[in-house]
Amino acid sequence: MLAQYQQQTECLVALDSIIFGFDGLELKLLLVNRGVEVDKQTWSLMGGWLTPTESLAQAADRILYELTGLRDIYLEQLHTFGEPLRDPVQRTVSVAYFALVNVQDYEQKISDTFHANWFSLNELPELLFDHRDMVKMAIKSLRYKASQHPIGFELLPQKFTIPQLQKLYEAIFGTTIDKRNFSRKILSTNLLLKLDEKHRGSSKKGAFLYEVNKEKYSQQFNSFMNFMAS
Amino acid sequence: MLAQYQQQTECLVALDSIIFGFDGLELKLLLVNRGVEVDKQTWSLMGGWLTPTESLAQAADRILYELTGLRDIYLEQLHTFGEPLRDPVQRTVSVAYFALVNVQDYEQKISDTFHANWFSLNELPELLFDHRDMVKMAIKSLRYKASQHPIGFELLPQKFTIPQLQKLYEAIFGTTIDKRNFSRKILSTNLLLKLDEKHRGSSKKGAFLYEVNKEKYSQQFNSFMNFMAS
DNA sequence: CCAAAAGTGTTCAACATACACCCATGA
DNA sequence: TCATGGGTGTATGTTGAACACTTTTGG
Repeated sequence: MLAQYQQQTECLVALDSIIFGFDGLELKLLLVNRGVEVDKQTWSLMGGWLTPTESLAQAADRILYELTGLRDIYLEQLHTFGEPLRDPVQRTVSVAYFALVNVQDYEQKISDTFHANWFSLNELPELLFDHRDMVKMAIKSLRYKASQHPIGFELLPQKFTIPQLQKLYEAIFGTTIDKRNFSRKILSTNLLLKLDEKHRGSSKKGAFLYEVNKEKYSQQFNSFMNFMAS
Repeated sequence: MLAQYQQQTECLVALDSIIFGFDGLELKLLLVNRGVEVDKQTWSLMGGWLTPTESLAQAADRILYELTGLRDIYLEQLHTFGEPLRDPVQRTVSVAYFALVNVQDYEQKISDTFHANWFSLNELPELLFDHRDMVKMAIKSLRYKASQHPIGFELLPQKFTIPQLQKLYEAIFGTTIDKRNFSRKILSTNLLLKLDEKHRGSSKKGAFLYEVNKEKYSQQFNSFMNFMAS
């Protein structure tokens, strides 16, 4: 070990993932109650420690999988939090990631197998450490991104209706949107494929179902979400 | 120390700052040759280690000051890099920050006192570790931000002309811009105060000097750069 | 008087917004 | 038949892009 390195203080590196979901009405946040020594009462983001051989993204993926069984979720790096006292037990730097998932796809699995639960954004319990700051930042980032690009199909079932998609956007922004303008704008992207089926249940008339044009979408999604990578 | 913490591997946390400058023609990058043991030949971003009592942003500020004498520069967090082998000597996670400064304000001081130098973005030397990836990402982020907001007055002298500002934007994007559209757009922000002086030297006619409307600008700048904070 | 850079206005297309009516159906 | 949510079109203002000529002045 070289001298310059030896003198340095090491510290723990954690990863915390903010997982957003949508149940058709509200934006939800996935939290775990791990009953760890630190604080048995408060809930926590999907967090864990970096191990010696994995990258940050790999660690975030692994931790999310261990805590919830969720796999192959696209996690995006949000921000790194490093206030000296953010973790009162030991100096820890935490790299926060965030992702969008479809609540329906995972609800059962998560609640049955793990101590994880979906919480409405308006009714969050007390959160560990600075996790509330992380959530705040993630919401801002989500809104910002959603305002610029058609992000957010991940939050819906594979087949969904335009009114459902509109409700999602309204939940993200906490506003109402004119349905004529919304459908025109979203359809003008040509990212949606209209199906022949209708979804009944939310109305008597029923609403046409759509699917995402996967190739086009992932192209655009990547070029936006990763505008800094590559 | 609690059991859950004890088992965890610690690792070094570094900070690396990407400092952009502009000399009137080209975008420049500030690099140091610290002649450290790791590699005496290659140049490096403004990097150093996190110490136990400081936050990430404080550490980035301190390191920049120690290496260049620059103070009170607004550093924005860019991304955290943590590939297991990015630093071959020891596992290190690096939090990258970036900033814009005006080359003229600092050129002397930096070169005289420190082993730091400005490099044209097109003629970068070999860089330490994954610093080139960091620079690439910072450029993308800079372009993205500049495309959305009037960022970048930091890169110019306090008094500057519209043509100078245009050259800066052209350097950031590597394109040419129509001067009529450019001046209309930039003036429509009402962020510039026209002075009665003219700057001669770049032309016989001379171009009017402008100043930034500081209050308005810092308002807008903060609400954009920190769209995730607060 | 001429070369070189500064400064300025108009037109057109694309896009965002505001707004109101008919449709299909289950109860 | 009626209440509920689904679906569509038009008019208006705003914004970004393309484009060319006149002004100033040092040499």
